[in-house]
Amino acid sequence: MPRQSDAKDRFITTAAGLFRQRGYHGVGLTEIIEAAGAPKGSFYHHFPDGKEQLAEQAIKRSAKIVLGAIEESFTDVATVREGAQNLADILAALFEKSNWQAGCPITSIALDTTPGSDRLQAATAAAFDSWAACGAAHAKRLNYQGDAEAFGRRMLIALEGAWIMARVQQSRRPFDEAVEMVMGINPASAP
Amino acid sequence: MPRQSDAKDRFITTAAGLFRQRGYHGVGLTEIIEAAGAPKGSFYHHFPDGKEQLAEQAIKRSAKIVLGAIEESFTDVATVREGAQNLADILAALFEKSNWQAGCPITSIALDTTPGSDRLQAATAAAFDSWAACGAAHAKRLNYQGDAEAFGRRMLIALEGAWIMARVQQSRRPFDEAVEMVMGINPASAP
Amino acid sequence: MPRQSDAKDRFITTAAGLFRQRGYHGVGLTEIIEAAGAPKGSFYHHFPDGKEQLAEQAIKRSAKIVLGAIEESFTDVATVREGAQNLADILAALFEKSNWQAGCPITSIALDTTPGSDRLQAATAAAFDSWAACGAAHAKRLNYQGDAEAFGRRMLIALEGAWIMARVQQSRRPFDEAVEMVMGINPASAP
Amino acid sequence: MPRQSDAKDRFITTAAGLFRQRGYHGVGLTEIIEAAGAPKGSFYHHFPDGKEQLAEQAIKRSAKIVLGAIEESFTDVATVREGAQNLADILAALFEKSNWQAGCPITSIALDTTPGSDRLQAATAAAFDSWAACGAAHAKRLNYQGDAEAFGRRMLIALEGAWIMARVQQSRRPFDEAVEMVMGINPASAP
DNA sequence: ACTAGCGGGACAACCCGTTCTT
DNA sequence: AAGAACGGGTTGTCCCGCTAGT
Repeated sequence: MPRQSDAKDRFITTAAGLFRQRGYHGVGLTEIIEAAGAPKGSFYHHFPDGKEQLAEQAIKRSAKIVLGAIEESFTDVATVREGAQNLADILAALFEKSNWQAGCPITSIALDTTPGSDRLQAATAAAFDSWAACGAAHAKRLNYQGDAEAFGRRMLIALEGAWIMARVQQSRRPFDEAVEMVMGINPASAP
Repeated sequence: MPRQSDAKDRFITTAAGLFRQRGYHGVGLTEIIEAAGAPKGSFYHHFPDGKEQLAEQAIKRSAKIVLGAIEESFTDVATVREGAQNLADILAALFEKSNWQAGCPITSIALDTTPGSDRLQAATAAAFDSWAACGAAHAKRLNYQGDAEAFGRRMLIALEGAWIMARVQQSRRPFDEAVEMVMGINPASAP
Repeated sequence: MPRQSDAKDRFITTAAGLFRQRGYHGVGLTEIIEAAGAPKGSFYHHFPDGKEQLAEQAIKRSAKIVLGAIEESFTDVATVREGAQNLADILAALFEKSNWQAGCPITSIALDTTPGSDRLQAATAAAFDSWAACGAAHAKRLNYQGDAEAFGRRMLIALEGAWIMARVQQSRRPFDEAVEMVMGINPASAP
Repeated sequence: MPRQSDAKDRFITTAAGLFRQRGYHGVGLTEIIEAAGAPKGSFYHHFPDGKEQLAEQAIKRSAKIVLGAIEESFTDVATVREGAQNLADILAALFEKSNWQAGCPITSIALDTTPGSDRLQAATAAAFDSWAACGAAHAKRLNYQGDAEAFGRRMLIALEGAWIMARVQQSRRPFDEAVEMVMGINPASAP
């Protein structure tokens, strides 16, 4: 099995962690390489397209992790609200544990590079899409009364907004308000 | 009359415009100074504390402008929904006109610098607070059925989320979905 | 009496104190102006030729002060050795009190600017000459057995060397060794 | 074979030459890099600690060269005076050939940075110590009548003083006067 | 005469992401 | 895989004019 090298993996993980704290331009390759404990010369062996490629991989990696959190949140729940609340709890807890430094791993890269890098914009869009679709699928499964796709998109909007406000206010309240907002919609009356 | 010098003003405006496109670390002072058409030596006369001070001013400037948009949106309206929709329209139109480059002028700085710079975090928090408070005041004035303060915060969360999604998807739909979400709440049933 | 302005005076004194610690190029005008507590706009009024002119004045001021110390050292003494020892004591005490920061006020400027600035080189040379001449005059007055002029020059060489070594070693011993060396010469046998 | 790269070597040599002329703060990295004919980007590869580290290396390099001159001066001589005179001749000749620009390579850095940089102060002190010790060793070997250590220190003081006076006066006479002074001591009568 | 504000451009030290060479 | 090297970039400070006003 073509398992990818440890070094490359560490690059991606480290980069994802740093980008989410200070943005794409706020973190230098040198810092990433040092933090990853990898030899400098090997970086361009693993990532011939440089920093942008690394960020792309970091986005994909982060996207998968969050997707897993969504899946987990909506597993073994009876209602959509329960799932949304679970998700908010997971994200808020992680965020708080990082001292409000580790916000949305995608947004921090996106705001620095979208538009400007087609490659990163595509990765970003794909990540968001996958999250919304996952939310939508679970909503459908749980017989959400209304447009399940729209629900997925709304949840995404609300949680992204909450991620930002939570960072600035250093508080988890925005996450709870986001859930309230998403679930406050009366599906029957939605257009 | 203590009118602020043209050069200083141009610095702030230019910086605000560039930061919102590529983030705090994505824009160099050199570029800002050149775009402002000013010599470098005069920059540190106006901003002895450097880039951070400039960003702080840019945040305050942007905060005021958005605050004006909120006020405008909620003036001469009969319902809160009307105001929220007006605001979303204004932001979406501006965003689209900039080719989806000019997102939230605060967030793009905040994600690069919060936490890490107390000064910028404080400015960011103050900006967000002023927006939420303005929304809340108008909700109260328009006899919003429910917690007006919470409404202000929810609107903020939703619009910030929309600003991000709109950028990535290059579409104004997230703004409309945000309005739907904020107004979908049945105030009577809110906790 | 055309007494010179307080501000100009403070400029010179402050500059002399800073130059002797970190050299001519190691101290910026901004720092000098701030430390002098003088208005910034007034600097080029007092010193139209800029930093170089200020340094020239600082050299002259410092030269006069040291000259006074030499005079004082050789007043009311019976032997040349006594005078040289007095002088070494004064300089060493001052140096020590400054935490070995305030070395020879002339040398620190000279090594940064000689050759390169005719103006400062001339001021430096004049300062050293005046010190040597003063020592020579006193040697003559005290019936020094040998070339009084050469004695003045030797004392200068020895003390300058001591000033450097004392700074690096943070010790007053070089001054005592310098005196020993200067006085160790058997005047009768000197060429 | 762990030969040091040419570029790094040229950096050090060039820096040593420029520092001795205009002091540590009087020479910019840009100038050094250009004069060394080296690419700008490679500087911080060789000297990750920047200018200070470069200066430290320059001090060590210069210290070794002068140490070699001392050794050479005291080799194959019959008396201490002969050695001291040889050394003075070498230093004076070099100095004159440089148009009185290249004084003591250590002092010009020391006066700009001592105290203030522990690292450079340490390097400076070590350099001076090695010179004095070398002089002392040769004095002992040549059966100097008196304290050989003190002789080494006195010679150092005298030559440092001479280096300064020679620069300002653009004359080699101070070197000869320094030798006279050092050797004028009657060892038998020294304390 | 003196001071203050505001440029003004060159340069300071330092670090960027990338490529070369082996 | 990887250390060395590469230019162009970063923020920030240099010393110095210029224009007004007191």
